[in-house]
Amino acid sequence: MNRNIYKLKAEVAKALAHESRLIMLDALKMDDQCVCDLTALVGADQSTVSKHLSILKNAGIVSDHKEGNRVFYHLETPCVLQFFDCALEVVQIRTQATQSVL
Amino acid sequence: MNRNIYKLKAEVAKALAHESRLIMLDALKMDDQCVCDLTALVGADQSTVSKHLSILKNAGIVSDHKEGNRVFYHLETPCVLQFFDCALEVVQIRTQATQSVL
DNA sequence: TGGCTATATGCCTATATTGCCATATAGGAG
DNA sequence: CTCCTATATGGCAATATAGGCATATAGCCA
Repeated sequence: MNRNIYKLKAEVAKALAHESRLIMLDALKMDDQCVCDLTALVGADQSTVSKHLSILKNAGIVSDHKEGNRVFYHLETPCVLQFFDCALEVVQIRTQATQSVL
Repeated sequence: MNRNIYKLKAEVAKALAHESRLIMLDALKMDDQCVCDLTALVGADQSTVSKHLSILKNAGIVSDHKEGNRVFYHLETPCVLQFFDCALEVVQIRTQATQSVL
């Protein structure tokens, strides 16, 4: 059992563990987006969004490239989108379990 | 865009965002495991492992049942295992990117 | 009942994450 | 060069997470 690989995978999960970052990844599913558009999308401070994006970039999930004075982010590993479906499944099962208790 | 669903999904990601919890989920892939075995596996304090398990349980990823004086945990949503593969892919791409810089 | 094992929880401290503000940096337009 | 827009970073305060110790709870066995 290689502990280090678990730690690295946990870092990827950590990068996904924020509402704003998931919103941005969902938007990047279709097309590359500039920071300005993503900022408007999540509705937080521009500096906050920039930090979220650097977290995704450091995790290896997105990459960036400049176009003029704007920076566009690109979804580098679309497989993370599979997680969205699984997370939905988890949430739905949890909801059912909660309701059965009531 | 439903913000709440992103928040719920982020909670699932957060539950996955720890080395010890990933190790335990990997072990639960094959069979249900008692807290005692999982404690030995991750090598942390029993109370720490118990807390990690309650995080996975609250997220809806695992369930538990008693057998005698032991509590066994069960992987309720095996789809989270797909995340392992994707995380590995992300890590590998990140490693390649790092190496190309050197 | 008493003692042993297994598990969960409260408490505390250390560390990490988040978010905004202020500011630095860079590119484009005039 | 100057101004404006776009983005990144440093700093700070608030909050969340993690981990161990002590302890409570529960089941089993004698």
